[in-house]
Amino acid sequence: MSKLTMKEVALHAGVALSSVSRVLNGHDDVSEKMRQKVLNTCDELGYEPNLLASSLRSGTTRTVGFLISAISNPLYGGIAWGAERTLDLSGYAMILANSASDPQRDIEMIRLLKQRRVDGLILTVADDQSSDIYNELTKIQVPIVLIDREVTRMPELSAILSDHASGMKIAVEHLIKINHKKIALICGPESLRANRERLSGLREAFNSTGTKYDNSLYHQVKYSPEEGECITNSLLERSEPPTAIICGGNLLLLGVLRALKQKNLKVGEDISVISCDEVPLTELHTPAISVIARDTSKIGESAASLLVNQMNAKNPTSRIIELPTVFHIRDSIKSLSH
Amino acid sequence: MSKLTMKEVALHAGVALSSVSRVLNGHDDVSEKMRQKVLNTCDELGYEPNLLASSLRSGTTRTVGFLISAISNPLYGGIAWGAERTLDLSGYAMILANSASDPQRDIEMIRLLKQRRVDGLILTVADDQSSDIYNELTKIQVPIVLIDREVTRMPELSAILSDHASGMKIAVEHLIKINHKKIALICGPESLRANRERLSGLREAFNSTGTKYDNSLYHQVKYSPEEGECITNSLLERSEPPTAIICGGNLLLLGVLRALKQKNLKVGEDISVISCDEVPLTELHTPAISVIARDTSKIGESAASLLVNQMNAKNPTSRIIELPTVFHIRDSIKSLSH
DNA sequence: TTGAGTACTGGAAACTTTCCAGTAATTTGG
DNA sequence: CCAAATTACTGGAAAGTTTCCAGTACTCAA
Repeated sequence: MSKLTMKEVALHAGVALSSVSRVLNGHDDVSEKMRQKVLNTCDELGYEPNLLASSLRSGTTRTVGFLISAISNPLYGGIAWGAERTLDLSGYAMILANSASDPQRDIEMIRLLKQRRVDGLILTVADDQSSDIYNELTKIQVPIVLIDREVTRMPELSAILSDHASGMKIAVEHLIKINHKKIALICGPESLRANRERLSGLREAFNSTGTKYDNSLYHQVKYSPEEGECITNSLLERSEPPTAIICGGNLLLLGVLRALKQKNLKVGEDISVISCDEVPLTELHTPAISVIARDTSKIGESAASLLVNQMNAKNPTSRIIELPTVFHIRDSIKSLSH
Repeated sequence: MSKLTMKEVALHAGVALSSVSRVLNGHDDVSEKMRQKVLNTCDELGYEPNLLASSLRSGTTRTVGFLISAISNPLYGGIAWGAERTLDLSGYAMILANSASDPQRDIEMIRLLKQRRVDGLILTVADDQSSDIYNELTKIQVPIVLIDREVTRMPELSAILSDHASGMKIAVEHLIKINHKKIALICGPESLRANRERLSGLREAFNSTGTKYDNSLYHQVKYSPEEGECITNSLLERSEPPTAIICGGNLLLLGVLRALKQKNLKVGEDISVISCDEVPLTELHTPAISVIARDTSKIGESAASLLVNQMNAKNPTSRIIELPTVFHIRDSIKSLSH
């Protein structure tokens, strides 16, 4: 470990600490002679600055907090990847915190990140309607970018959103066009924007085609394979089971597929299935699952670069960016005869 | 932002800074009176310690660097999850760095984490045979735990390993027992321990059953769906194509399945498939893919708790822990008639 | 020659931990 | 009972870097 400090460098070079600091930080009121002298001495001694001391004085850590609700979900993995890459290019490191979909842990983690003096936050909170989260966020002094969340009481927060509604509308319109009427929608909790948007996209599709949606086919459950399986079973036991199931997330999809497999229902023949978000499973399932997809690493990149902009700006202005979703039609959908 | 410092607290309480520090850090040579006085003043003023200043003085950041080769891979997501959870319980935060499977980036990232004064490192380097990595690691002063890697020139490094060889041996023995002879093995680069172990497991199985392995059926390629697809195609074009394919990783599996699907070969009927590492796809594929599995979050947990132990120990002694792999037989395997 | 202005440099404060030194109180030995 | 020694606690200072402020030396004009 180098016990070599700026003081030593200053001593060797015969100048003041402050001058060494100015040279190393590229301040402009430094004479060329001084610059050379200091740089040479640094090279000679092999000086490496102490980032901690630097952070303490400057108040910036060049670190960003990334709070995610489930890192093991490949969806978030892709987002984290995009964000990490972009942050790294701007010289920021990423502290990863995981709330495990627990709003209480969200708050704890935000506090922890604040304590660690991050320069900015990228958040995918577990519940964007919680007033506790709101209270916590108003206390934060650094730029924040939400991913696919909108804290309704803080509409001024920056965010990267996905246009779930459009993708859902197109998907449902397609189903309606090929004569599906009983379309089940299994979503995660409405305390998350994505699910509110998906429901409204579905409603829009029904409205635009002039048909009425049977609300008993819409269910919101917790994000988990088990809940997905359970609700699918109950849907299939109805006297008039749905002809198509749309599920709002890759964890739910696992449950839906398990339930269908167990009941020996063939996807794309006995029942149509659409899922949200591309994962390896969707494409390679037999038959391939239709999805309402989005570019996860792009989401991460956008969030990171928006945040970097705000951290560098004197007077950061918030922005909300909406990225598209795309509907991929695959063999999991079957046309119904009239 | 609190401009409230320990100095203020000391002033208000009428004691010295050092006494405040001692109370807050729970040192034992503090009188009960002093303790109460300081704690009351802290409560009263709402003092929150500056973690940066604390880190600067104490030299510990209560931060761990986690270097991973592909965060978007669900395998590593699970490991990261387990590690993050365990570290959090011990009061450590995790800085995530991603090398994107690039050995050069590995080195840069290790340097970056060192600069940020992490108290320990969990590493899944892209190439555990690289001498550059070796050079970098010998310079590190903090405890290191490798995940599924062994830097052969530093056998004293701690590591959490998976017993790939045993799982592979059992899987191959099973295939041989049901009369498979032409068993292809598609692995990632031999510069990673996992792949070396898998190959040796396969060899062991052939040796133990007294049969000879046709080495032309073993291929090492880069971890990617494309490479998996390409090599599968070339295997299928042989005059005597393999009756079973074992693939060493979930990315390769995507390519293998794509190639088979394209050639209209039915998994579990026309050809048997075994993969390494459980992902949603393996279980829900039709037919379900047999896997040599391991508990990813357990791996992360073990790595984290081993590292925490070493960071807390006065004289850390390195340990190597090997965790088991389990072979799950599913419908992707077909018995051959003699 | 003086004054103003410019261009640069030096010094000190900031925040917390830890070591060392110091002080008061208590115990021990004579 | 007094001196000495030990104990139990408290205060002060240094550590590493950035930034503000003050200072110095130089240039140029009046």
